[in-house]
Amino acid sequence: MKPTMEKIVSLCKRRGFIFPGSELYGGLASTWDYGPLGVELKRHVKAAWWMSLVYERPDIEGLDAAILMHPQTWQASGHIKSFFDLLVDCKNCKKRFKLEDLTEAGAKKMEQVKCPDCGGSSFTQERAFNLMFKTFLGAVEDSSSQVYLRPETAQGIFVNFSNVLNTRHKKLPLGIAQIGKAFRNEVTTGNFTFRSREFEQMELEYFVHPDQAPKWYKYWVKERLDWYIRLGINPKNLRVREHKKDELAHYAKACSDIEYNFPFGWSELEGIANRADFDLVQHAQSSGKDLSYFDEDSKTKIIPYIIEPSGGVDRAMLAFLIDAYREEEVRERKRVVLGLDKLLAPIKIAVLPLLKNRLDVVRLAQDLTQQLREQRAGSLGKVVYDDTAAIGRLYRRQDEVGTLYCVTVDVQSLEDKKVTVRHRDTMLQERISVDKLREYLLEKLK
RNA sequence: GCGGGCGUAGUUCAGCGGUAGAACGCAAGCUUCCCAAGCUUGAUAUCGUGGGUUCGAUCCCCAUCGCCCGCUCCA
Repeated sequence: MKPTMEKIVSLCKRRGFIFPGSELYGGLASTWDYGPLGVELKRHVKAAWWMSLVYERPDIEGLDAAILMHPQTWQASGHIKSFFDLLVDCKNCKKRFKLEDLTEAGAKKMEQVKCPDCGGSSFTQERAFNLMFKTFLGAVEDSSSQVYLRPETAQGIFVNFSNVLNTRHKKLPLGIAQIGKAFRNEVTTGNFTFRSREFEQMELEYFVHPDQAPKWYKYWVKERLDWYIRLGINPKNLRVREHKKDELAHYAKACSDIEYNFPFGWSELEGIANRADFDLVQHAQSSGKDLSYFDEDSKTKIIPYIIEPSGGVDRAMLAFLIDAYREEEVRERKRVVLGLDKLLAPIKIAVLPLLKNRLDVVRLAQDLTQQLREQRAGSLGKVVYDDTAAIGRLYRRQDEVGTLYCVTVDVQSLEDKKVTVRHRDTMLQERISVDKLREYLLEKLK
């Protein structure tokens, strides 16, 4: 059963996953701050992505390009054109239209245009909508140094294609992966972190021989879908939706969205696009540099095609959160559990004393916590300690944030140097020797 | 940006033209060897912000900011 967004938002605030941005000053529209647990979860999402692409494969390299790019980039990419629109609203039915769509469709002059939706003829004054954030390079606000915050991370990869090809891989197919922030002045934001103006993307640009583009396109759609499933999303809540011709972005030849069944409906997590040679051709023309690749098999120069799986980090994290949320009945009481995958859980280990009024037990638990923290190799992540409530409540708290293992120290532990390890999902317990605890946990978390 | 709804403790909400309460949560203590146990005590809200009306505003009016739902756009 799916939780409501309200429950998720509330849990995020209450437990330190996500806070409203600039809350102290009344908030700043659709900005969100990731709290102590949120930042762990988000880092784990990114790490899982990076691991599955950059570390586990021979054909993909990583990159971290600058957010600020040469203004010509956006001219070449088509963003200056496609991210800038003059929009008008129909005063009758309140629908919004691009000015160019209305004037193309009918009369030359605005006075003669009828609303395609309701037939009304009264429109608001046109307004300029620029989806790209402008800023200035250098302290002097002069238009000659105006730059944009990147609206997508992809362009940083395209302009570095030759650099990576020359310094690392020399053969196609070559993938370049990047995780980073992007900024868009969206007309409408909302649904919690689902759509905001500052967001983080995980983008892979996969450069292939043009003949093989359709094959790789299909491959990546399936591969990316599997990734979400491997990390615990219920396949029933995932679907692939192929874009129709008329909804394709200006750069795409084909595009499929991986959608998740959010509480607010099916919405996009990630798009896999066949960008063809659009980007490299554009940048080659714009820069005057040769961005072709010499294909040894055919002994000819080709412009590689690009298959682009582009995912939203914030969206993926939100989907993982929602999909992991469940409420259970345990002894006629409610138990909230975040059943996050072990790769994703923000906290993997919590150490708890069974009794907080036994100083010797408390001390042993604290010492054990610190020991685990200092044994860095094969990281257990952030190990937390809590002794501020009765054991039942401590377990519930950890369940609610998805902590995988609770290590409980009791009076017996003082004697036999063994502790109880309790698993989040099964609630089953095992007695483990303190000496073997770290190995035991690392084995479990593998 | 437009239309509609809404902003009251950490959370979810109640309330009233005479400056606020509940539940859960949180904190301290006692108790309890293992799943939100019990008892005691306690803290926390300039009622989103700024103006106006009024003898007096959390409540009425205006503006603004923010959230949610549509239009639109997309990772």
